[in-house]
Amino acid sequence: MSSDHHGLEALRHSASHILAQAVKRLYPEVKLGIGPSTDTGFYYDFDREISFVPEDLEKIQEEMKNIVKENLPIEKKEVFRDELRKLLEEQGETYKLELLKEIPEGETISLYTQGDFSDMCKGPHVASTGEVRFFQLLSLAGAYWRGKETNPMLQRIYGTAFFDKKELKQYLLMLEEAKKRDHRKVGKELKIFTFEEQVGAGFPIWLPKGATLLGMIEDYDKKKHIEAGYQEIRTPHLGLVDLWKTSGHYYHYLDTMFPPMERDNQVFMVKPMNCPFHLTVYKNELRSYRELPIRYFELANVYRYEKSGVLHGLLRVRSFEQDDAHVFCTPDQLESELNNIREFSIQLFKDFGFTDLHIFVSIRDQEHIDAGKYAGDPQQWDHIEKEFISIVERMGIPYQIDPGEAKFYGPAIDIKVKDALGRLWQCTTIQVDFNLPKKFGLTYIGEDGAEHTPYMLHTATLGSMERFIAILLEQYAGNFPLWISPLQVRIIPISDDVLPYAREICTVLRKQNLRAEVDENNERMNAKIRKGEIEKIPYLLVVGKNEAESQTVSVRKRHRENLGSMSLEEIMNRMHQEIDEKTIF
RNA sequence: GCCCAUGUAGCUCAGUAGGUAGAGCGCAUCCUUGGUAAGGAUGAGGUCGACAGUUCAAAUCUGUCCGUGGGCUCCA
Repeated sequence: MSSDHHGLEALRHSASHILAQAVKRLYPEVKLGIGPSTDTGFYYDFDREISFVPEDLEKIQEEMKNIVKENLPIEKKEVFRDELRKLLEEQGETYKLELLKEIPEGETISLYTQGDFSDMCKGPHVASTGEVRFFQLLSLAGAYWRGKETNPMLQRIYGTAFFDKKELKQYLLMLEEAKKRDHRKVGKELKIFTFEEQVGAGFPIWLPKGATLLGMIEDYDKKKHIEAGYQEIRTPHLGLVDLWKTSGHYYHYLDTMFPPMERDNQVFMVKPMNCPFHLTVYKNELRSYRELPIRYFELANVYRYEKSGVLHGLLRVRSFEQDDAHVFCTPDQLESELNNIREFSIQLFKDFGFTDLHIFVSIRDQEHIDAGKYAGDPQQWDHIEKEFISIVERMGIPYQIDPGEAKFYGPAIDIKVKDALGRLWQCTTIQVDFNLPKKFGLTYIGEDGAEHTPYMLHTATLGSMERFIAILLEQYAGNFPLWISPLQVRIIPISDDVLPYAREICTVLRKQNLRAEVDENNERMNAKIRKGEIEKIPYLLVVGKNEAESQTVSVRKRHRENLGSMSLEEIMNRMHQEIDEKTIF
């Protein structure tokens, strides 16, 4: 038994066949879709009049266990097309027949059989059902047949399987842990953000704690951009519709833009992105090659009409803030600018505690070319893509190609960060654009005295603030590093007589730019400490008569760490150091 | 947008043979002034997501819409 990736794939693929077999045994009327393995497990799609319910999943899982116990050999057989067609017709497997039709003539067709069940399949599989010992069905969902919106909706059953019990258990534990630190849950508990039905789906509201957190991130992000040579600009939330027609967004993304507004014969739209505005800023003056690269930066709210079904906490919203930047440069500067941005991103994420970054290069693919997704001259595309990839090659870092993921105006580098649970989140995007500058008539005067069109780079480093905060919440489960904690320290007076002392300390801390407050509730100290821990406040300063007399504080660090008593100055120094060093704890 | 599930006090949730609602936390008031994860008592909060329909009677049944969740499709 091998536990390499390929082996795991076969194991999971076999698990999906066992799932289908179990479903067929229990519900013979069900028609089969497809059932592949995935990165994290497997699924199988079924067509059945009645919807599966969670209790069905238990029954199916039990039947799967039986099939495993029966230890049926999984046998591969090459079959003739006509023979298989006849069989599938008899069984009424219309979806399988559709697949069969698409297999080119002359290609061998294989059938995998295990006991009373056969499935047309390329494989590979494990040798017998008995090998699939550690599996778990996980969830039920709808899925379009062959992933096409216009096709019927099938019922998908998800599961996972591993070679060893420990790995399965670990995976299930990870899922549980992910649920526990779900940003929607933690964000509510810590009063970071909320959504209100009255306001509308997909419009996040930052509560005071969240606004503080957001503010810290914004300030830092802005400071770093300015250090890196960006100039901050500010642009309106609305613009004339022609702006979007010129950019082409109107034609590519009308469905995801909020509808136009008309007044006095003029049509306005709410911005779904900032690029056109930044292009106009560039155009505001005549540019020389000596000025380039020009780097504009804006913390800007944008609005996109995302379909109702895709909204998901802070990860997918209809109103969000981007740390959006655009770099205008000469073709010669492309490589160094790409490198700058990449390094900038790595640095910024490191400060927030993310060190494992993965690079993805998005280029065109035939399917999307045929669908007319990409704007501009195909030859220029070929040229840019080639250059783009060679630049990434020269960066000397591992990367993956994402075919079909290029933007309509050019190829892109996307940087994904890996979080504490090993999950990848897309954050930074760097997009090369050789289309919009032309469309907007951007030029610079070159060394030769002639007009040239600059390249444009679109980049968002943290991406969307909403999304980034969601990722931070999940990464730290709300236990933020001190420097971004909305509330950094709470003072806990033991009795009312020390309230004046507690307030005095609070004033000092606040004057030192520390986010502090006093818990003045009529509660026992124990209850206040419990509350402070639940709220995940980094530092609790307990003060009673002893502290008031000796002008000290008793310091308790988040997670039960009693650091004993120290002077106010001592704890402030300690906190300032942690803030400066962005310590993670 | 599509399939399925779901929506009861600020929060987490009970409440099935339809008969106008409960708990814990939180909140308020009072008592208590306490050394590192919950001191006690009393009390105020809900037209049971919205709107229609069935019924003598709807939180409970039906429909539509809205929100939320798991996915699919999508993500400039």
